[in-house]
Amino acid sequence: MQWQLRGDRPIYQQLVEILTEQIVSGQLAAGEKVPAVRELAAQAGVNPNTMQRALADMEREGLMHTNRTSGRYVTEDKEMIDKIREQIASDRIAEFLAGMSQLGFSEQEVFRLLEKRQEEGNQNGTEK
Amino acid sequence: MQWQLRGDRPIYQQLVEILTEQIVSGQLAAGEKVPAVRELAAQAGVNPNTMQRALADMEREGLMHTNRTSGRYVTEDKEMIDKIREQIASDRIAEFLAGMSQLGFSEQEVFRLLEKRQEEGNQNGTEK
DNA sequence: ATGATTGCATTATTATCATAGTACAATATA
DNA sequence: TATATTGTACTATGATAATAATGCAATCAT
Repeated sequence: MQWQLRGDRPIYQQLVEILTEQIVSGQLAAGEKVPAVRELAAQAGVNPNTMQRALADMEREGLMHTNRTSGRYVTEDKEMIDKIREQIASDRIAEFLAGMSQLGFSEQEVFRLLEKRQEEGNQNGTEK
Repeated sequence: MQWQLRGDRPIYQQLVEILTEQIVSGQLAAGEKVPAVRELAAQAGVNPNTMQRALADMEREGLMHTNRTSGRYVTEDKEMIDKIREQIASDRIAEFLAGMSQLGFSEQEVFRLLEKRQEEGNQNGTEK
């Protein structure tokens, strides 16, 4: 897992974001067992309390549930997972375009920039 | 001016972002006088200290300079302003695509989503 | 039954952020 | 000259975040 954390936003929020992406992209499959809090915290290099807070947030969202001492599991509601995926994507697109608009780029200009990216062979750090 | 602030990120950072967008999009023109710290703080509904910090950050970037007690002015280096604009745009595009990739959308899929947006008449809250 | 693992709660400490309030030096402006 | 405005510095306070360090109840495996 990546666990690439920044210092400009609350860590627990970033953890929620990363874990949600893992679930929504299927890298953490529906119904799958989630590693223990302490384990995840160690992987991410954060305090267990911080990871615990992130996981608690995700349970409130319905993305996970916990069977007391047997551990924590990703929800099995694939429909919900996909709905959240679409929602996040939609939000990000809107936010991205709004931000570009603030910079003075029209939607058409943004579209053309991406079009250009398409034509050229674009290597960013986005493999697989 | 907009001054739409969120609670999930340091306010002074958001102020830098908003003011930079203002300059870069020409709404705060090169060489133009910037309102006083207290004035800007009142407009944005934040503490003068917070606004002061944001403005100090922007001077460090070279986007503004201050003539002691006569006030603060936007840089006149239009070339620099445009370079920063392009840089921010480039960063945002890369960040956006990387984020969408994490959600499981390929660049082509993202491109098609935007294409779809282009075809349909799209009203978001993004007017000029 | 015993020990290990699980989620979870608790307390304390440190750092950052935002605010409030005050003050001062330099300089336009009247 | 007197006044107001400018940027800037300073101290203090409260809230939030992140960490550290324990501890406990429930349950699973042995």
